[in-house]
Amino acid sequence: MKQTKISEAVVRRLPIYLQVLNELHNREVQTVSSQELGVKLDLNPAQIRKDLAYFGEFGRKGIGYDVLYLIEKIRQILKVDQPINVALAGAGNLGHALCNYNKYSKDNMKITAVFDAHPSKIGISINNLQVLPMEELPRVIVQQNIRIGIITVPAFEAQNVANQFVEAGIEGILNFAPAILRVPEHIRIHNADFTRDLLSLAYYLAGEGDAANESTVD
Amino acid sequence: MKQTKISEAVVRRLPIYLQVLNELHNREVQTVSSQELGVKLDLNPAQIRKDLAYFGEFGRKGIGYDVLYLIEKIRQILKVDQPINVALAGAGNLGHALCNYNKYSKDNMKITAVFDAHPSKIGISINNLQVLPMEELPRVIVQQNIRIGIITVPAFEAQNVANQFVEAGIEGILNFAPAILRVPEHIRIHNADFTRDLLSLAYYLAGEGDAANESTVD
DNA sequence: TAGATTGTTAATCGATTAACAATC
DNA sequence: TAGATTGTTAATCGATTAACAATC
Repeated sequence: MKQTKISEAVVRRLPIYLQVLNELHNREVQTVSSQELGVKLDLNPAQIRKDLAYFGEFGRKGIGYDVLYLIEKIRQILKVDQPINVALAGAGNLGHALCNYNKYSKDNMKITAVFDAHPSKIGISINNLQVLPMEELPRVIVQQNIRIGIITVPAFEAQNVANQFVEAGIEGILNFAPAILRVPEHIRIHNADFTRDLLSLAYYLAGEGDAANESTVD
Repeated sequence: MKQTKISEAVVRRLPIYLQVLNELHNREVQTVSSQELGVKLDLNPAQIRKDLAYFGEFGRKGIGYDVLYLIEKIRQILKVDQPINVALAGAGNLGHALCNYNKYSKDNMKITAVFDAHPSKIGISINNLQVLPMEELPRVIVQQNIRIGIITVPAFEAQNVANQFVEAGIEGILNFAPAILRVPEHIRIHNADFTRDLLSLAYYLAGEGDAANESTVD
């Protein structure tokens, strides 16, 4: 038994592997080497092999990895080989957008409930899902065995919604609001606040004094 | 002159610091210590001090950091103290959502042009911005001195749009499409594909065999 | 067999943290 | 002055990469 704690960096690469593998599968590629994956992803092949090796022996020496088999295995590792119900709070444009991904999603994660606090939103239908009032949240989370919550409400309401998710027994939160949320230790929280990506992107713009030497230190 | 190459990890923390500092400033807090920031962000205070020290001496021994001054400094480092024009390709729900952030944005990054390939989208108005056809992209990028492009088109069109952005002279891309994009080395690309966050979140769910020991190795 | 490629160990590299002199 | 907190060096920890025996 390999009880080694898997690092976050490794886990965050798994979905990327899955993405390339799916592309390869769509192009009916049967087999792929860590070398080839490395080229596609700009990653060191040794790193890819090591990442996968944390979870088992999925390749064949001299041959490479069977694409479909590896897809299956990574889906198992990520636990998306089983249905995972997801709730979404905040039926704005962003909420709408995320619900649409449902249609194209090839894995078993599905948004199965949408909540909003605003009376104007309640009852409208997004992708066959009726928007429910926040009061229904605790009941529906339990009833549908929802384990992940997505937050797409404005920043000032985000902490409040997070609390309600936690209270209702959710295990993980994907937060799109530009706010720093406090949750109990056992709750996993991933931030998807795009303003962060955008700001860090700006850093790398060439300036009069570009990123490398824009320091004010002399 | 500190020519040390700043690591990506450091740069990605800067927007987070900025976020807390803005919150503190809104609450009229004048001064903050690395200790306090560390508690708020679950980061080691030494790390925060070291991150900031890469760029200069912004604090005062025995006192801490002046909130407003540090905000200014980080904005300078990230180059968001000057206006940065951003283009967005893909006027779907996600594109709409991102345009709305414009209104609340406190920094100088602004989406100033929106493009879409679909005739049904062209000409409609989002937040006072008329959606333009893709053909206009090269001209408008140059004319408005746009340096960053956001991609919110479907995955299968994403590479094509990226190529057009690069061709038009853009320096950085924020990609929301669940696709792996190839761009020249000098172009910076940040992926904001939320399906990745969601999949890696699933890994941490407690299973029958939870994340720590779900390995198939024996 | 010869060539390719895995899984894994060891070496390297880089990032985080502890510790503390300087100083407000 | 005494207490607090920075900026920075040194120590630690962890992640990436190189190298190679095993083997298809």
